[in-house]
Amino acid sequence: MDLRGTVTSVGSVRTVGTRYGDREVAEVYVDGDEVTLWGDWAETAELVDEGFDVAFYDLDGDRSTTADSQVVVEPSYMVDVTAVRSWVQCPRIQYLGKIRPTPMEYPVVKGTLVHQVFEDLLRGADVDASVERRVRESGAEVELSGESIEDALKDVRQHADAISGWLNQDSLGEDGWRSEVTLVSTDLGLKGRCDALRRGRPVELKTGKSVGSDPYFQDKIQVALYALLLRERGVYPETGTVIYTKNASLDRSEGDVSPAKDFTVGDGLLDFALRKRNEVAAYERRIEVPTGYEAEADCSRCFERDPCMVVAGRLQQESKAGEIGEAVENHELEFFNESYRSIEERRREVYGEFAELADGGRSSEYSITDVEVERVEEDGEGFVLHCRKPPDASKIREGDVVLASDGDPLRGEMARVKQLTPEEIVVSISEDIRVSRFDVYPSEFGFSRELSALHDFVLTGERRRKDVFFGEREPEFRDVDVGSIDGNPSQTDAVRRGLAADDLCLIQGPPGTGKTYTIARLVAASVDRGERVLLSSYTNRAVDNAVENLLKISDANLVRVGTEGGVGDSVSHLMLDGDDGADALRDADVVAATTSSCSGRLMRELEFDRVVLDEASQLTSTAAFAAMNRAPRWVFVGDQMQLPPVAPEESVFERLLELHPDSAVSLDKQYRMAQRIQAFSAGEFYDGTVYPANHEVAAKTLDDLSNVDVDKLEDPLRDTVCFVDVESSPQGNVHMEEVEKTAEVVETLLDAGVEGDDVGVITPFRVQAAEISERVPDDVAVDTVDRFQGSSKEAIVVSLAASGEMESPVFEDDRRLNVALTRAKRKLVLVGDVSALRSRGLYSRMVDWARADDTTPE
DNA sequence: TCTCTGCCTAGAGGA
Repeated sequence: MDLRGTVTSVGSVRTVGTRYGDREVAEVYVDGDEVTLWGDWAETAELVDEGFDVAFYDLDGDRSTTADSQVVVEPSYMVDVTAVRSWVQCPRIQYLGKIRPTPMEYPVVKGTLVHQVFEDLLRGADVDASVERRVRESGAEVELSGESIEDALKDVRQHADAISGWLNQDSLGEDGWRSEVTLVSTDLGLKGRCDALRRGRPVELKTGKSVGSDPYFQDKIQVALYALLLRERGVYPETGTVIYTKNASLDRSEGDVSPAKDFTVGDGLLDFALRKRNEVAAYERRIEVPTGYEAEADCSRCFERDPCMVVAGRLQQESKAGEIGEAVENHELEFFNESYRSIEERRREVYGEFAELADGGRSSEYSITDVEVERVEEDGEGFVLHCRKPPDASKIREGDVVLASDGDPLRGEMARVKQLTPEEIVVSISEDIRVSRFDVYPSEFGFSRELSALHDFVLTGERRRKDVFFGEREPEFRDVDVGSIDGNPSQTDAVRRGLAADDLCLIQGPPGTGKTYTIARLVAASVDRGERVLLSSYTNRAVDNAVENLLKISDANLVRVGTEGGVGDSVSHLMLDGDDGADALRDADVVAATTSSCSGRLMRELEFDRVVLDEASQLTSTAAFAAMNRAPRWVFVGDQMQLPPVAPEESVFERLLELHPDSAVSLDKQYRMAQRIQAFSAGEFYDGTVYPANHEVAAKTLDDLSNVDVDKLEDPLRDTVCFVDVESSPQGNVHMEEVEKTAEVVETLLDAGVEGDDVGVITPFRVQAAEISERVPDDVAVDTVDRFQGSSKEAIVVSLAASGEMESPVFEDDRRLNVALTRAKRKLVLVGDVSALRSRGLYSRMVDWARADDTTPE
């Protein structure tokens, strides 16, 4: 029988004599029921506490473990296979691997390249061509890791020859192989990506050497865990293989130097590996830091000994290896621990999404279903599937990594979305499998990046930067001369202060005040003075936008770092290509990248004089550290009256604004909205300190656009700002009456001659946006408020989707309304249910404001 | 019943 529940009490482990000899035994109570754990499973009692979630598989009728039983601690925690691998070496290595960034060292870069070549070879690629292509593609990384391209080519070639020589002897040839298989089990709380499967048996590739007849123990554990995951799919591999590609270059006298080492994956090994997984899960549940005493690790021979001792010393941790160096300040330690905790808690939340995936009952926002593959193309990298699909309201966007499956997402393959329209989805995928649905793959990528940036900032960051961040030191400014910006003293001031800042400057830019132009002027002026600038932001869209605007006024030498899917077409020619080495990065005046990219291996090798960070009011401190670590001078651009970070934390912009209000400048002239449109926002959110830049801006109307005939608009749509009342009876977050009304308003505007491209529809809920989008022409942009932040349109229709007492948390943050009301240049139409909107003061005042010109009776 | 973007998820070195 199987059992899963919450531990209510735990007995102690003891030894009893049985007819099989002495055995360990312990009792655990789960939701009040006694479960008896025998043998090695008895250790579980020492891992768990009251409140832990535990699953038992194949117990006997008395709820005792048998030879076939498995016990899983905290199955909802999705432990990664590689985490267990390093835990087996030493629990501290697992912890260090989590908080420290991947070093830019040649062996690591080489390991990546050899894996890529291995994958190419399994697809039948030519060795020479694959080595050449992969090494050249990563030219900058190779050079930054301290190796020349020529030597790397030779080296990778040797490893590739070892693989292909061995593959050529393989009876299966290229058949019977699958590469890069994603394996996930929510029953075991385990996930991982296996390098390859050879007729259902796991194969792991290592670029090192192993002269014994057996693979290293941690490698066997890694492969055993893949075998365990395969069993969950009904595949029962009897053996596993580790390939050590460096063995090919060894002397035969050293022992067994064949590259591939097979070994048996028996029940004992699998159970052991699962218990190790449980140890990791128990530690993660408590958010504890291991000391190294948990395992019989021998510190004297450990190559991670120095970093282990340094981290322990800096963070005042106990470590088996000992501690060296000076501890960080107490407030820094506190900040580190708090941030670590917060990141780990958010990671757990993401794991909850795996459980929903397994249920298959996942809400539609996480998946696209009823997909039909229409066409399959083969390209050098794998396959491209062109699929028809019904319209959807999912979170899935172009560039995302998704699980493609024929029904059960947990048995899916990773695919990348190349194109997405309401009717079609095009993905690239390594295997041509049957596909009927796509699911969001819950990614914890960002968390490891935040942890490593946090580590760098607090543990290895410079004193002065830290003191400014923690409010221990006042930012300093020097005198600089800059040319003035015509008719805009506040922009001129922002550029001057930004350039004068030796530590920090905060530029607050309310909607439409020319943040992007100010950034361009500042970066250009900074480059003119011989500085090297990092231009960064949270989203790719904002980075691209900043780059485009900079290039309009400057001929600075700029490199855009990012991924193919992320960087927009308009600036993709600024990315490095295969012919560029590290010098292209070292010589650039400006490097532009997302904050996430800034903690990548490549960016971590670069230093700058100044970082200009856009969207800083949407970034948490830990997310911003990646960019802040790259330069001693920080210029943050944002607006604390617009949307905050999604994570429930204060933004880095707000934090520093509170600590250093004297380092802030505000932009006050807005170029976007007609006077009538900006008035409410200016009064409610900016104390009336924002003005139209000039008379033309203030007097903007829809009439000014060619082809528009305002006589075709009837009251109340004639007014620049107007309100349309609709009674609402929502189903979920879909307010259907409002959907219809909004579509009607859009149609009226289009009939009056407004171009579709000049109209935008925004609404708080994604599902509401999806419904509206189906009822308006394709060139009308429909999106959530959050996603519309940063852009604007001539005419905006807001579907407020309010009902009842407006209980939804989406209405709790008033800043969302500020964003919604400040996207329109010439016409703002609000659609909503008056009786609901009256339940909140701010919204009620908004209704009165919108109706001020309205002569029709309520 | 809320909002949501990043990223190629690779790893030598010892017994």
